[in-house]
Amino acid sequence: MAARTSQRPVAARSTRTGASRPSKPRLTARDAEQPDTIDASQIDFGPLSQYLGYYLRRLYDGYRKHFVAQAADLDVQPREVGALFVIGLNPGLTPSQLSVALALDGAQITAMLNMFDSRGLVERRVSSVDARSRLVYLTPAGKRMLDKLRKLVGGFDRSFAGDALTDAELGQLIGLLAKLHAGIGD
Amino acid sequence: MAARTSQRPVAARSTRTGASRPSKPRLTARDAEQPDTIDASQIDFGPLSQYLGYYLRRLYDGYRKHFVAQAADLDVQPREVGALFVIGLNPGLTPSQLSVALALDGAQITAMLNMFDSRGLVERRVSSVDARSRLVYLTPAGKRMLDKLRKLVGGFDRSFAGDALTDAELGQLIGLLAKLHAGIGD
DNA sequence: TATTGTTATACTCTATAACTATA
DNA sequence: TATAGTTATAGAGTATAACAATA
Repeated sequence: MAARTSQRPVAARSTRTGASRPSKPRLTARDAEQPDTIDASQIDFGPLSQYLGYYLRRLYDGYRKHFVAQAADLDVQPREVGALFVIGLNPGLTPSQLSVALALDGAQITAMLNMFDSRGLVERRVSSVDARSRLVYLTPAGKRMLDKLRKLVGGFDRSFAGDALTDAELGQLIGLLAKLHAGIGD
Repeated sequence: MAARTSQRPVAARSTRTGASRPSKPRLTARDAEQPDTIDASQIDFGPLSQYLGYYLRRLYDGYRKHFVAQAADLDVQPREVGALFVIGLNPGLTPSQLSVALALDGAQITAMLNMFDSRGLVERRVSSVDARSRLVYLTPAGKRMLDKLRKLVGGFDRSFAGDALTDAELGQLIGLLAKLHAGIGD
């Protein structure tokens, strides 16, 4: 029942994993009608190649991989770099301030701080003015880590962009991204 | 044992979740020495505000949320849009070609196709020239979905950018991102 | 033996709700 | 009662290895 028009209730797709029992591929004998060979290098992306989101996803993905590969010996993820910079530059800030600054929710901040803590990179002290608050500081080891990251990350954009963009273009790109970031609520 | 210099073996961090038992926050009485109040609006981001990766992460994150909010009734994730566009524009391509085109590995492609299949959006036929291959097509329902997405996505970048960027700047940004994407291996 | 597609598994990331301790 | 931080859990995203069918 329910002809295969767009009748399907939209809320019916509760869980997206699992992707229950795909219907068996048809064993049609009439395959000869289609090109059957599409050169992977000449795939039509249509309007996709005009969309901001498409490039943001692809490029962030590539950037992350590039970063993780180069920072393998430090065992640090990209977003953790941001966290260590912010903590280092703003000693004594609270987890909730970190949460706002990095646009990560409290639970994620706690998990990240626990991980930093277990590695001896940060320290949390209880605030003297509000015992609910914690003040976050880099330990000496955390400062050394931040120094290493500063060096690593210094020429990173340049090496990621390779010869795809000139210095001027890269600067222009970062400027536009910064302007967009600043101009939207995020 | 093992003074807290950088002696810690780097490979020791096998699992990153769990973040085993954080050391209890110190109950120091000398908290009065620090500012203790950092206005969340005046956090120092230092060089972070110069890094490509920082903006790519923040902006892609915002873009994804914006998209999911607006496309809630279609129940589609951003990357699934790309997949449906590519399948629609290249009927009869194989999962491995899709994998190259979208930079997702085979397992992810299969999972996505299973999900599309269970929703009646795509169909997989076995190739007549190589029985290992599958040829992927949009069903009529898949084509209707693609039409809806085309409409939704048409003005999407513009609405995401809001008044943060002019049309010219947005075009310039997409141009630079496309150039960067094309110029690196990704 | 190599390749296509698939399944299984695990780790990371993200989001939500519930709990604690303080206020 | 409200807030800061934490814990627990589950859903998505990503990566890897192993497997079946076919070449």
